Amino acid sequence: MGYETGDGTVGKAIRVLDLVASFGRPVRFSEVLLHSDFPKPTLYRFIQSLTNQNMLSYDSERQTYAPGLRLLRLAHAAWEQSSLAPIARPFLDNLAKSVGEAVHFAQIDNGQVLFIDKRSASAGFDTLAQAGQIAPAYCTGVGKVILAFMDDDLRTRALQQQAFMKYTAATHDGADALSVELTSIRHDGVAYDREEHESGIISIAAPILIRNDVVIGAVSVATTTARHDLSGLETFRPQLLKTADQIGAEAR
Amino acid sequence: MGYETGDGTVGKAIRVLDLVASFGRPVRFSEVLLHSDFPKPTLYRFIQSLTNQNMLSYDSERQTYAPGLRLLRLAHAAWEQSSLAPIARPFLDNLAKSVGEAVHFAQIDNGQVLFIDKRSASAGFDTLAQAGQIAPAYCTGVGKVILAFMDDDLRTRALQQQAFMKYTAATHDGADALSVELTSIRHDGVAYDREEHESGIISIAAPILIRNDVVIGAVSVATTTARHDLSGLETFRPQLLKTADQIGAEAR
DNA sequence: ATAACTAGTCTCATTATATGAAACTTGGTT
DNA sequence: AACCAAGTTTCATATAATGAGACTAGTTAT
Repeated sequence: MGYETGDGTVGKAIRVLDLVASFGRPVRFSEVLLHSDFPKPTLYRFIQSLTNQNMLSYDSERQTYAPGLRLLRLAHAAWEQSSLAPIARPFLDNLAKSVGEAVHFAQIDNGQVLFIDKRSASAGFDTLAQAGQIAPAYCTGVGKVILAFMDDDLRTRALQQQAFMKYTAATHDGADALSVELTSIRHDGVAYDREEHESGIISIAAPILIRNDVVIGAVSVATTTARHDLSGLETFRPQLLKTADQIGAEAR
Repeated sequence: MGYETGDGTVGKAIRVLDLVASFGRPVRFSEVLLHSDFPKPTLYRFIQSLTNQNMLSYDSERQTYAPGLRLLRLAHAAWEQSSLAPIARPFLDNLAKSVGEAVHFAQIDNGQVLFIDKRSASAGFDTLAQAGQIAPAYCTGVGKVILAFMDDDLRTRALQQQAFMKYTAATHDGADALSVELTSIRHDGVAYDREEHESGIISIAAPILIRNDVVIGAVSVATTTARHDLSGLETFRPQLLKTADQIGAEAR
């Protein structure tokens, strides 16, 4: 869902880039062709241009394409110039140090949760959310809390983008059940992830609000069921809310 | 230097993207226009398309453009699918733990050092704030060691891309002096950064080689002059070389 | 060995789309 | 109110993207 609108040649090229990236592994030309609407020579030329520009990298031995290193450089710039990430960083450091659990910071991009920064728990279980990683909005703490505090029509649009795939037994399986929870999140001020995305992983998330109560992101403290239960997360609430407030106050 | 070759509309759009990123801060349309060869409406449409695609983000309040969040997602994919980064990760973890100093892992992109992964002396994990950073090749440990072990004509081309700006008193100020050092690095097997890029920062770097002695990247241990001197770095040599070997052995 | 098939690359007439000079709108400043 | 600069739109033109099809190289089957 999302970007498939026009934007001419530029949009098409970016669509190709996204397509290659979406495989999650290096792919051959023919595989990409199979999954794209473009005729063979057209796709071929796009891939050529993108490869020349290092937006894609080509493994000549295996004849496969993968997203290129140039993207790392550009993403670094995006992170540094983002209005939020650099501001949030020191506050996340503090929060992570004081709670001793994983801390995630995310924004919404195209209806999905995009993790902008994270701190892992001291030694730690394998941490899945690196910067740049995406996750569904409807079954993560950060996602739900952002949805809850969103502007009504923005939320309606975002909800339509959700696929409501059932990751675990606890995952919401429709917009209705989710809507009910969003209302209570709005009242409560925080959202919980009750193993809805991955079993064994729970989190408590707070919105980052700027003036007029516009939500621009979310912070969460995540842990495993082995270390804490849901009521245990409750103890992180004050520090979490304080961190979210601090970030919101400094933003803009 | 680098990508200014054709590639039609796609190449032009990416050039615009790079241009915006290169400012290092959000910029207004007119500023970009000033620094680009494109006529006003052409640039305008490129920026529009890129913004629609979230490759650029637009701050409507300040009327400024910055690299967009979509790049984070793409870069995440690039990192994961890169042939080296995921392989190197556990070895870098080990090295960092055993030396207790900062560990850097870099590849060459377009004549510059591109940091793919880092471990800092104290804190835990890595964000794109660090990965994706670039530095000159001629005055960093990783850069010099990659140059030294490069194929002759590749090196010649890479050397032409160097600007030889003098960052500190120790920075090489020309290709000749550098070439001499590259020869000795090739014999020695490791390169030293003697505060050539940043005063107070020194490092020892080893090449990552795959069969046929093709260099595909470099690892370094970096520290400050307050903690160690150059001969102190020497103690890290065995572990550093072992790490580089291990990564090279697993690559491809 | 030869044929049959596939993936990848190249060609070229056609068409669509990018282009950019100029005109216009908007918002701020004198 | 007049001016100026920044940003946006228009439209005829030229350029560049397009894609059917042909070609090549590499692989498997006969």
